[in-house]
Amino acid sequence: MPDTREKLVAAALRLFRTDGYQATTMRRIATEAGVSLGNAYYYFASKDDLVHELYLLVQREHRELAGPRLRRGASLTENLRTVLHAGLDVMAPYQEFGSSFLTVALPPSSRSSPFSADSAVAREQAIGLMREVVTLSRGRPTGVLLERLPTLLWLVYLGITVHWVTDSSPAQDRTRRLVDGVAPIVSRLVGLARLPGGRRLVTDVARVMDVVSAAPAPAAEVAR
Amino acid sequence: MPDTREKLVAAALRLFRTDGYQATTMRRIATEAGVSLGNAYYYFASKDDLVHELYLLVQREHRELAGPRLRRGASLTENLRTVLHAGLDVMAPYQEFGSSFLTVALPPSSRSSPFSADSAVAREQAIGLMREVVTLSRGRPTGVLLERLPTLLWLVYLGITVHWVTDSSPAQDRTRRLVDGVAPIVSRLVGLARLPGGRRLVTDVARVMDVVSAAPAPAAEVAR
DNA sequence: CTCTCGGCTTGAACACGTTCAAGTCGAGGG
DNA sequence: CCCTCGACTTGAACGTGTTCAAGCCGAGAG
Repeated sequence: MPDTREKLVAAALRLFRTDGYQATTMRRIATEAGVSLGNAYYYFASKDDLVHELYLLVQREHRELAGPRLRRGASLTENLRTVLHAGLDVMAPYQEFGSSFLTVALPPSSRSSPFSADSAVAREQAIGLMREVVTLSRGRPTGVLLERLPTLLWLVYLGITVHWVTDSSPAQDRTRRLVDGVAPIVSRLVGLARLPGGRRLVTDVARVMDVVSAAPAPAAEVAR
Repeated sequence: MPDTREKLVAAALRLFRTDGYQATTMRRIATEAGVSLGNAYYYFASKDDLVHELYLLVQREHRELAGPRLRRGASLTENLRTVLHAGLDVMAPYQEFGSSFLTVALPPSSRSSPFSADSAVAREQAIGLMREVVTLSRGRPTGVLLERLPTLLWLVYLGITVHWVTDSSPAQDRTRRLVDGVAPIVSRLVGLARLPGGRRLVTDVARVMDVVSAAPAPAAEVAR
């Protein structure tokens, strides 16, 4: 017999998938889990807290789907394309729901924010997947770029996700084509970094990234 | 004596600025405007519709603040830096509120979405501001890049905005430093485009941009 | 066995965004 | 003068996310 908490998560994820974010009310989640409304709030501080569970699930599925698809020795273009398309595959069931998804994931006060402390583990794993992309591909870069590229690719993935959320084209075709276009561009940029002018560029990018990823909100200064 | 609609907008913007998004209820907006709750919904379909007015105001103020600050013959780095900082200056009063801001602006169903048809005019004006940045700066690019660069800079601005929203550092210092770092990088990338290898890059980028900015959602297929 | 204690559970209650049937009121036609 | 029409206005009502005082109940102490 499952834990109350687990029953709630199961009910929430199922309803999110089938009915979307808005139509899934806390009352329905509680009912389907066989507990009272108030009880749901004993385990989850908010509805967004339940969305955080979905965030973790999607991330895990992304790794599981993309990992085996990567090819050692393939071009960076190809492996990056693979990873990004896998991400879209995993998120596809949540596209209708997805509009409200970033809504939930973006604010710094949100536990689901990709930059929040609560997401630190998930973020590390996502960047780890990108590190796989880099190290498996041929012509891997060296030095500082090798170290920074995984995080850069993760930022690209975030950008693609933002586009996906706002993409109203059928089956999100525009985002698919965006991925096909972006992958070779990123590759070419990495190639450009080898040139003498590129060296300087790389160090500048590295410096900026230090600024951005500096200590992401030490503790709980929860905005009201 | 002002129009009812104008009174509502004035009350909403004032409350948004002073109390933030959550604390500004439709009831308070209506009361402060001296009308009934239901009446507010005669002029605005939703609370987010009122936020759209704020979006337009911020955009207008951005142009008014940044325009005079631009210097003809300055480097692209300098003018881009100027424009981005001006954007942050204008948005500063709404940072606490800003978390819920993208929440409102991002979904494709939202009128405030930067990609929505309703924002087409505002978007054109924002890109126009970036065009000023490009044409005023020395060493302006040529050909396809001259044509695409304004939109690219606008996308950079959007990225900065996303970072700003999630930035919990005091006075959003991290985002300020991000701007200082990104401006020279963009400049250097534009310079790189002159090289033989860069030509190819530019055409690829142009192709991707065609995909992304293809007909942004013809009409009303409002997601429920 | 009885009594406490604390983790867990409950449903009523609150304020919110939004909807809607009903009302007001002034302009214009008969 | 009366009547109609339609733009505008109203407040009650609905379902929502969230809070909270109160209750349940099993384990352990006496």
